[in-house]
Amino acid sequence: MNADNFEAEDKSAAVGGIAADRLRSIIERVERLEEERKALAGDIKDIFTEAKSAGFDVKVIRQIIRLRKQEPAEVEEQETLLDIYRRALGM
Amino acid sequence: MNADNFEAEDKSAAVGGIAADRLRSIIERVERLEEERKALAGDIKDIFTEAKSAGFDVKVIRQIIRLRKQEPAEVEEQETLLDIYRRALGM
Amino acid sequence: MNADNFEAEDKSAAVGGIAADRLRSIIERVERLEEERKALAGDIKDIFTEAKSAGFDVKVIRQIIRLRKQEPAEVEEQETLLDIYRRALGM
Amino acid sequence: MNADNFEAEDKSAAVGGIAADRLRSIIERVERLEEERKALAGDIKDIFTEAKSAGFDVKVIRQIIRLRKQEPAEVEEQETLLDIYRRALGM
DNA sequence: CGGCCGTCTAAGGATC
DNA sequence: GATCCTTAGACGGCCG
Repeated sequence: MNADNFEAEDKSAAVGGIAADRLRSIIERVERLEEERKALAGDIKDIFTEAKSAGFDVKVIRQIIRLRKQEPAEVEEQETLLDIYRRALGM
Repeated sequence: MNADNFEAEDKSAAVGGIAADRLRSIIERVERLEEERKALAGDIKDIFTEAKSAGFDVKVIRQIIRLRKQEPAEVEEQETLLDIYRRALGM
Repeated sequence: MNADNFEAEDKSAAVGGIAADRLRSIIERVERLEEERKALAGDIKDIFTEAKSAGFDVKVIRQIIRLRKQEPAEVEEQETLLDIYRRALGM
Repeated sequence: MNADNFEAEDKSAAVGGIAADRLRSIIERVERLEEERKALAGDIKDIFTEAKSAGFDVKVIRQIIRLRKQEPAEVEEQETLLDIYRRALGM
């Protein structure tokens, strides 16, 4: 950990003066946004927990959301290919 | 499986009723949150684009962020390990 | 690494006499089996690479294998539930 | 997409021909390897059962094995990091 | 039987 | 631009 910090600071220092601040700013903004992303993931998880409590099948709900996100043509294509392979296997 | 069937029938019976609204609400809330997540991902990407324009090495920045994220986790893990070893020794 | 090995040996020694050897044996046998598992995973990956080269859609092949692994009743049930939710949403 | 369509048609044309055999072969080989993998997982489980019977703490053993596995990876990562920093510094 | 853990899949990024 | 690899998310099995 000490060694890592040393390397990081060494590096920042090497970029020189103002650029080091710029780098720090970039890193902190990204970290902040990632935290927000993580928080949203938690919210989504909560909703699924609620859904499960209400008796819904979470896996199927995920499937619905996935379908709504896809182009109908995409769905069709995958299903067609699946059929073709199934026929080839005599299933 | 008995419980599942019960829930499933419960649900189909409610189509057009309150449960359908509940299902719709769940799905739409999740989709909304996923959009926000996606937007945040876009913001992060923008910052990296900016960083690159400023002459920084994006890959290096990513690695630094990754490090800063895992350092606390490693400290945590070491403590856990210590506990584990002590318990293994019957202390 | 040195410190870790020290801890591990410390631990083994502390379990006392024969038990330490027993512990070492257990660990080594598990590690050996995990290596074999990993090797098999590599073999599977190779087959998929071959499949891709032959023009097959790997994702669909995975889907086929998944289906063959499931009980037909299971597949049916999932699809039924999907239909029910779709109707509830007017899709 | 053009390539995909081409491949898909290629495949459907071959149903009942050589490609179908090829597909079947691929699937069966993968399934066979997955069975072997599953068998090894069973063997590992047996060893842990034995360990538990001998009075060992299975969770601790798992943690030790995990540690032994990730140590080399961490060394590797440190070297990678060093390279990255050196490149970032133009060395 | 609900949460936890490990594995497996799929998407995004890096590399050539 | 295609492939490879890493990473995050989803899934199933295991344990408590």
